[in-house]
Amino acid sequence: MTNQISSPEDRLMRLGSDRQEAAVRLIQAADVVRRRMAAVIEPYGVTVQQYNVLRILRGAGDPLPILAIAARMIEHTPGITRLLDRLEAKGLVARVRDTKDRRVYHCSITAAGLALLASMDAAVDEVDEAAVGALNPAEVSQLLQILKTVTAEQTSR
Amino acid sequence: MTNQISSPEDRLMRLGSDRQEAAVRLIQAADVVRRRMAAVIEPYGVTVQQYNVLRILRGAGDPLPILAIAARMIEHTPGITRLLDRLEAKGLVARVRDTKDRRVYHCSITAAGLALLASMDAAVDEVDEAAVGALNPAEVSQLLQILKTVTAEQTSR
DNA sequence: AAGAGATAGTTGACTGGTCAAGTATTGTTG
DNA sequence: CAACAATACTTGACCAGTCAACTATCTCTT
Repeated sequence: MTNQISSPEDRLMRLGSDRQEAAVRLIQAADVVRRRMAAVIEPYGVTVQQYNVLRILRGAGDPLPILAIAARMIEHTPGITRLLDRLEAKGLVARVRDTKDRRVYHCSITAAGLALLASMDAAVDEVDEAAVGALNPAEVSQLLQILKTVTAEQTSR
Repeated sequence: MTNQISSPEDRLMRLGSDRQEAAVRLIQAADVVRRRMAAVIEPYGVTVQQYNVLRILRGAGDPLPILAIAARMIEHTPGITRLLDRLEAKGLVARVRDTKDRRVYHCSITAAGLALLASMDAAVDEVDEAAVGALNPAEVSQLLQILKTVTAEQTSR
């Protein structure tokens, strides 16, 4: 092993203030969590984003316009189109044109999609918990409050 | 188990425990921060990931083997190759084959790369700070500590 | 009713992340 | 020294995020 990586998790470049370090580490930590989720979700044949769309559709109960789905995701519109293309190809969602406003397509989760989600629920809930499992309840609520502040600032600024 | 979506700004799908919510919000907050950084960095003609590589190379001082760069990123190897391809095409980095071990390529930042970074430094430092700017110093240090815990758990588990 | 503008969604082109499989080179062992 | 394993990357194929430009449809004004 000829690599000169000394401290395991400190492979960060130079860091300025604590705030700068916090910003970088926030992104790193999120990537770690994301990967853990992917490891659980992808064996079921859907990606994390595809899974999120299915969850949104199940949660909504009713079919949703395409852009309403995009609005519930962090993502921008063009990505949703192709995401739904793939989900539709797998038979997990269906798109139907609105009869009144023919610009609108309503998207709904199919029975196959619901069945898939049902089969995943336990494993996914577990990994969500485990993702921040090293934190005690007080830390979890601190984290939640801090993240809300960060996200709120972004939209207001 | 309550699936209540009560707070106004949260249009998240059903959330189970606080831990599950924290995991989801962590990823959301990181995406918000990432986008803010992209908005500052990309006008300079490089992506956030490309910028990170340049920072790593500048920080290292010496040329680094390709895989040493990958190890400092959150990313896996195959991505690095193409990332460096693009940076090399822009003349911001250079790859040189090691004379002793001909499997190894050393990658270094060029003068143009250093100049680009220098022109970006102030703006980037500023956005890093602003990314979590809504937090007071106590919250920043709480966040840092919590994120370290989260990340540490991931690697150990 | 005709045209201007807004809205819903798609398409194209590029960057990036990921896996699996490939090539080139070196080190090791029988 | 020949075969085999390990190392350092590269390549191919797929999914996703993002921007700008496009089509189709609707609404509003005149």
